Amino acid sequence: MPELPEVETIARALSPVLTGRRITRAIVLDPSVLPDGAATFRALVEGRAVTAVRRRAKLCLIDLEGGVIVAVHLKMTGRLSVAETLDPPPARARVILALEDGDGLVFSDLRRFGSCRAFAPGELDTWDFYRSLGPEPLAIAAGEFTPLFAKTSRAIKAALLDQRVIAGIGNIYADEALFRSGIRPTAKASRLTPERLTALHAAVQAVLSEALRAGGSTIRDYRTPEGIEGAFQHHFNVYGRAGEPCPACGKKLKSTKITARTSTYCPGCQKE
DNA sequence: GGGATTGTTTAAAT
DNA sequence: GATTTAAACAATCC
Repeated sequence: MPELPEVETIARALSPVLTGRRITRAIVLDPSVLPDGAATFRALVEGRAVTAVRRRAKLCLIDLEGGVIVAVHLKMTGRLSVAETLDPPPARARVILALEDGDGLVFSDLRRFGSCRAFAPGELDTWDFYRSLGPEPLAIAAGEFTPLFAKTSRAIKAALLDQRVIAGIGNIYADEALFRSGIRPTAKASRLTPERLTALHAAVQAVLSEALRAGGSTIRDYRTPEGIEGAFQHHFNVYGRAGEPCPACGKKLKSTKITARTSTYCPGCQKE
């Protein structure tokens, strides 16, 4: 369930490993993760060297020479890793970018919800989904954050999860940030005072930074490219803890559904 | 074996 | 028409 901290951890780990190395060919083991088709993908990536690896929202972006960009979305169970032996291919590998020295960048995905797309120079910005992404939560000041929620009647939790409003936040960090700022996930976004939204901004940045320092959160599938688990799951206050006592006040944590997402909160600490 | 799990797209409703 | 919600989807685990 990689969200911003997990994808950022992956991109930071891959960048020094991949930058400067050339992709000799793309081995497509399962074309279903290539929505534009295997032939298109192959034609764009083969023969090009990696110039950078970075993150935008929950996408891992691999820049190739000549301006080609590979965008990987890991969705629930996708992983990126570098393998030294490609024969046999690693388990659940879907696409392998073979590098000139024999290593391979492996995109594996147990449930196959994830996808890889390659974009010709300049075309990433023509992708509707990419263009619709909201600002990066760690890059904006409180003054830019609060207006995002000023004129929407939706629950604040739904707005936080909407990638067009703000990018990179998923269920874990939305619940944790709302707990830290004392806001009930069902609270109507537009009714929150600027003070409470400022507190939410601080909580979002704090929880994302702390998770980043911990290498992300591993619920089940997430691993860094080195294959190690994140550690931030040990610091959850509310996520996945319904029925347990609130770490702050001891009241029993409750959960409810907001836009088909489980939201866990403390009925004592978090107010509408 | 039904429900839970994810983020995104698309359809429907308000 | 715009905003918001619901359903669908991918596949697997418990």
